[in-house]
Amino acid sequence: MSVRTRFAPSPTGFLHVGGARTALFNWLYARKHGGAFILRIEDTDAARNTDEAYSVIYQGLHWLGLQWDEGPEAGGNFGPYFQSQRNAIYEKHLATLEAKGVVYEDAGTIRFRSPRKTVVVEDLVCGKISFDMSNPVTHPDMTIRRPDGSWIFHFVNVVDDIEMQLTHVIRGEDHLSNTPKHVELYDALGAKPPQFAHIPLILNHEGKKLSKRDGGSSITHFIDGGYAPEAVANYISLLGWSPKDNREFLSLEEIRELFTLENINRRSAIFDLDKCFWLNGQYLLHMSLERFAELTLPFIDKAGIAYGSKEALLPALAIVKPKVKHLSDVPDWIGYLFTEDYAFDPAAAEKALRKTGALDRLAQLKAAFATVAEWTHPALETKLKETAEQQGVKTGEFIHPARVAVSGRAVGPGLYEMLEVLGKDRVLARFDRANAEFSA
RNA sequence: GACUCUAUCGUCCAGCGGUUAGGACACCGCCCUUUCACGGCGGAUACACGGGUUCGAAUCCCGUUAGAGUCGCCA
Repeated sequence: MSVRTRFAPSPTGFLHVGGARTALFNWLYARKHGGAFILRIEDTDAARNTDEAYSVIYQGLHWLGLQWDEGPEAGGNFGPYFQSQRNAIYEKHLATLEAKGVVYEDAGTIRFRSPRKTVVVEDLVCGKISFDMSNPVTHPDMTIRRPDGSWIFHFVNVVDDIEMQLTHVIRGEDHLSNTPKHVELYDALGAKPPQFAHIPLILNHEGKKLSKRDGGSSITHFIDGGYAPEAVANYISLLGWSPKDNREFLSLEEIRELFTLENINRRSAIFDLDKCFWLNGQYLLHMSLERFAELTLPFIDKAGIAYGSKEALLPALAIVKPKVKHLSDVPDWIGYLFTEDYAFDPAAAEKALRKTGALDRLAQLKAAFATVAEWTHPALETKLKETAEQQGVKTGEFIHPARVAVSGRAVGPGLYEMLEVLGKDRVLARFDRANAEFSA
C-alpha cells in the first residue's frame, strides 16, 4: 500500500511555523516514499471561515514549495477536501455507529460511548504508549456532533483519515493524548488505524505551544519580512529532526533524501529567530543572482524603485547580495543607486564630509578619477590608492568621503563596486553635489 | 487535579555503556578589511537532582523536581 499523508489545518487565517513544519514533515515523508501528500481543510467550525483564511494556507504552502497531490486547487479522487462539504460522508459513518449502539444523545449532542479499555498506541516517534480509558470521570465520552448538526473534530478527522485512506498520520504531539480516543473510533468504525507519528511541538519564547497570538511566528511574517522560502524550510526542518551528522545547510532535496521518522527527536523546541535569520543570510549569500533577483523583485517593485531595466538592476543586486540579510532590506540598499535625489545620513556626513580636508580629498579624487579611462573596480582601486599615496595619507581618507558622497551613507556595498555600477558620469556629478552641499 | 510526554551549553541539534561531552546560532576576544557583512582563529557556557544496575553511566532502571501537552458543543 503506497504512503498517503496529509496536512489538515483549520482555516484560522494564520499558518504558523509549527503547522508549516507539520506540513513539511508530511510532505517529506510522502515524497520520500513516492506517496501522496494531501491537503484537507478542517473547516467544521463554519463561523470563522473566510476566503482569506483559506488562501493564507495555500500561499504559505506554495511559498515553502510544498505542493499537494490532492486537495483544494489540486482535486483528487477522495474529495471534497473541505470538511464543510462532506456532511453526507459523516452521516453515513454516524449511521454505522448508531447501528452498533455506541452513540447516544445527551442534551442535544451526540456522544460516542467509550469501550472503557486500555488503548495502546504504537507511535513511530514516541514508541508504545498505553492509555487507561476506563475511568469515565477522567476520560468522559467524547461529543461527536453538536445540537445544530455540525461535527466535532475528533469524529470527522478520523472519518476523513479512513475515507481518504491515509497510511500515516504525522501531527503535533498536542494530539498524542487525543489519539486513544481516535483509536476507539477507528475500532468502532471497523477500520485499521493508520501509523501515528507525533512530532514534538515548536514552542514560543515562553516555552508554550505556539498560538495565533505569537504573530512573529506566522509564515506570512516570514514572507513579508524578506526571508527566502528555502531558508525557512531548511530551518524548520531542523526543529525536531536532524541528519545526525551535524550538517545544517541542507536543500529541500537533500532533506527529502535524508528524512526519516526515526530521526525525529522527542523534545519540544523553542523557535530561534536568530538562527533562522543567520540561515537566511547564508542562503541569500550563496544563491544565484537570478534567484536573488526573482525573490527580491516584489520588494523592489513595492518600494517603487525606478530601476529602468533588469539589465540595470542586476549589477546593483550583485553588489548588495553578499551584504543583506533580508530580501526586504534590498530596496533600501539599492535605492540611492537609482536616483540622484538621495539623502545624506547626518551622522555619516558629519564624520566623513564635514571633517577638515574631506572636501579637498573629494576634489583630488574627482580630478584623479576624471582621468580613468577604463571605469572598472580594479582600475578605480588602483587610482584611489595611487592618489592617497601621492597625498601621503591613508586610503581611508579618500574612501570614506567618497562613499558618503556617492551614497549618502556610511554603510553599503564595497566602494569600488559601487562606483563601477554608478558609472563615471554619475560618480563625478555626485562628488560635485556633495561638495556643493557641504562646502558651506 | 488526572493522564501522557520531555529533561545535554542561553537556543537548536549530535551523543544511543568507556569521548579532553561534538557542531551551529547568539555572546566575548583576535585576524582579515574601504564601511557593513563574509571568512579565519581562539574563548566562555551544558549532561536538573537522588538512588540503583555495571569494572565503568550523559547514555539503562526507579524516584524526585521542573517544564510542556491533553482532559471542549476549538481544531
